[in-house]
Amino acid sequence: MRPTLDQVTEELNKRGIKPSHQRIKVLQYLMGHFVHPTADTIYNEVHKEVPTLSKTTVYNTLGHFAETGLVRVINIEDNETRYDINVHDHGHFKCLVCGAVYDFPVDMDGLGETGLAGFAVQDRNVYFKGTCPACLGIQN
Amino acid sequence: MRPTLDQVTEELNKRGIKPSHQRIKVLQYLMGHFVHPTADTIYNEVHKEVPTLSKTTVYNTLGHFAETGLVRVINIEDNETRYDINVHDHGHFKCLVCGAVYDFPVDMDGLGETGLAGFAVQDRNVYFKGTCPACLGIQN
DNA sequence: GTTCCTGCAAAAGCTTTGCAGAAGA
DNA sequence: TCTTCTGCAAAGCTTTTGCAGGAAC
Repeated sequence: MRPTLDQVTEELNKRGIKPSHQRIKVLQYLMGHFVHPTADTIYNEVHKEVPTLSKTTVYNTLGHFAETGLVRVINIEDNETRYDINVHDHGHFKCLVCGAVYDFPVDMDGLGETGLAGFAVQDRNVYFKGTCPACLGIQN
Repeated sequence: MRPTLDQVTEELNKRGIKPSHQRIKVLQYLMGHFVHPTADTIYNEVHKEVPTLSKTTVYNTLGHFAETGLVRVINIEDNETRYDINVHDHGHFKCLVCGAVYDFPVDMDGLGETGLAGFAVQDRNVYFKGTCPACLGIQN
């Protein structure tokens, strides 16, 4: 599951980001955990492995990753920014009961073509909310 | 443009929200300004008419409105929560240059049907970002 | 009189900024 | 050496909470 050091380092070099120890560990975490973590979650998890890690560095790192297209920023709720290593077109579903965020396929092509003539679209996000199957099962 | 007092009061009563002076003014502002304002903008604008208005009341009021489906909450960016009086299905486009948020038509039906079997969807949002025609024109 | 509403002040939570020391080329 | 990176501390913002006074019915 966890990507090799070489894979991660290469990915960073490809983007022109110097592969520091902290950056490698953060990217390694993201590439191994498709749970759309918040900055806080990333900090807590990577901090276990890199005790000197600071939140400032996590924010700096995530900022670099987002700028270079390595991660996608998810603002599905107002009180939390999440980060997704999967940058391919897809939608996000947040369960309002358990808080988990799921991916689902979305055909972004043609979405909003009508009504956006003359606009230069750079970023497309589809966010759904509701209750996931697991939480629906518990309620019944 | 601005709705009448009766219209606004009736809308509140319909939702079971007591039509206090502050609530009426906030709703009146929303119904007359389709600019997807932030809580801060709403506070500043309505404060001109109601000098005693507090931000706490604005947040309380918007919370009630959102709960009863009178407004839609927009989280297109992490650092700002916006409110939309238009609760019909439509997408939002944010211009990263001037910051304006535009509406555009989106066919939500069928969007994500595949891959969300077993999920109970309550809320659907489509957020696009990029540059609006006006800002594209300035650049050229 | 009882309930709900308002608004000040303070607190909370997340993110950014300033800056000095450390690491790396 | 020179540049870049890291991390502590502090500040900045938006939003929430506690609570006392006030309005409404």
